[in-house]
Amino acid sequence: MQDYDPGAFPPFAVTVDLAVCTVREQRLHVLLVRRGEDPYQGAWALPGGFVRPRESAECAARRELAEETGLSQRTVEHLHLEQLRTYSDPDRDPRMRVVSVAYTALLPDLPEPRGGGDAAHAQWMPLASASPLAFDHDRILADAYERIGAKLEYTCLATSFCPPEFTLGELQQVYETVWGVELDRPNFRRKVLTTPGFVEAVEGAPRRTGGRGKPAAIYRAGAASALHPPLLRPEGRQS
Amino acid sequence: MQDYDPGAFPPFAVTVDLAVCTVREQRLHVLLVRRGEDPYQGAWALPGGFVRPRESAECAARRELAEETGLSQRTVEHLHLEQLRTYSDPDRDPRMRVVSVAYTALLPDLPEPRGGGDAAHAQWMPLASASPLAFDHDRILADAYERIGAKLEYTCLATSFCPPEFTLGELQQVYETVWGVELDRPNFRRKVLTTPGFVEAVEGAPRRTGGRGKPAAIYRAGAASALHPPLLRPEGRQS
DNA sequence: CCAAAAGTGTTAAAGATACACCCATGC
DNA sequence: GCATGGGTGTATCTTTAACACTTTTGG
Repeated sequence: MQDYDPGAFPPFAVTVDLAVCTVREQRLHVLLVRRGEDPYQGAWALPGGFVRPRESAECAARRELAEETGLSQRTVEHLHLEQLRTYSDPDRDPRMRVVSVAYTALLPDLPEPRGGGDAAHAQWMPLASASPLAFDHDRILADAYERIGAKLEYTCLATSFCPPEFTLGELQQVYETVWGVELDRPNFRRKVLTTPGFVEAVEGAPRRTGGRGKPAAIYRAGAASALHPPLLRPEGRQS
Repeated sequence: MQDYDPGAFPPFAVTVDLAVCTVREQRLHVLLVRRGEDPYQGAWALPGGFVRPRESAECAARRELAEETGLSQRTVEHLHLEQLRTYSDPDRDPRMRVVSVAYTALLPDLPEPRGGGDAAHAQWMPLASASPLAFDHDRILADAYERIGAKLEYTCLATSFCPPEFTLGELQQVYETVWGVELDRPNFRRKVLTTPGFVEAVEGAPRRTGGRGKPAAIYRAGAASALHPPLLRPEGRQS
């Protein structure tokens, strides 16, 4: 910051990229858009775009998400966005120097995005079928996946993947899907219920989950954001 | 990324800021530089500077660190730098739009930085006496402190605060200083020694720590980077 | 001898794991 | 009835936490 001269620095473009994930049909999905222009025309990419002169990166992320994917204004406004990291390799965009701030968001399984404009090209894609993506988006997505898996261990983030009211079975499926392991139901249940503030019971009629089986009690996300002690995955690996 | 027009976007400046921390005299210290120019002339700030056209943010961080603080080339090259987050509030710099990528680094207690150029103004400052800093650096530093505390729980990062060879007492002091708590020595010892790859014993003569007491065995950082299971702080709080 | 810091051992509580088993529903 | 998923109980093992005690140094 010592040597300051506005004219001396070539223009950097600053963009945001979003790894928006959900759990559908027992698999982790990510929201992608198809690129309409070069470079990478026709390729799938993470939604994102340029940060405007008077907005923060997080504001830009919400705006782009609404514009490009047709998610409702309400959804986008209340969404929990987490900054993942910033990608600044000089050659990550062939056109010019672009520094991109990546964000991660977790959503419950929503209806297929529809809507006008850019949104026409947005859709959910299973993570396994997502690559190759445009630019360095494979890398960003891989980082997002790793971060999400790690965060499930020591935060209440898993409830972000669930609708406002959910069953413990649904919550457990989030863990199993993201981690790719099976968990013991009784133990999972105990763990979740004894962690203060993780979930809170919703009074009223229990709900049928699938067609079969006993109706399950329903819960809401609790007030806590961190899990103490953490819920570690069976075979512990970590960043 | 859809609507691309290089001329349509005003120039963003991209900078890096570094929260370089060490443990000295039982307190966490941060490396600061005194600003020589407006804005915030005379105020203390985190070291940092502009990213050049053909370098990544991480390269810029290492370069600026060497330039501004007089740390040796070797130190800077081998340093573990971790990206903290990116700060992009439109008004964070009064001069123009500056987006800054912040990094955190952990060092063993080194001699006071000295050296030519900008480095003349660099010095270690206890975290408690650091504020107020220039720009939004108080915020960055607070985020760095929180991140470091959290990372000690589930990574081997604490060894970065220690010299290449260290005693378990020194390692324990890192935890106690950063977390601001006292830990039970026998339990700490067991935990560290039973975590594979956290530390490895160095054969040879034990070392006197202070003047008094039994000489302590010496250890080196091990190959592991993550701690499983984690070493949780007594009163669990987390981001 | 005493103080100080390293290192060992022991015990009790808390948490994780692996099950067996019962309950309520659709078919 | 039976398959399916929800929910409860329990025995066992591992990890943590608290603390008593021994060892080796300097003064």
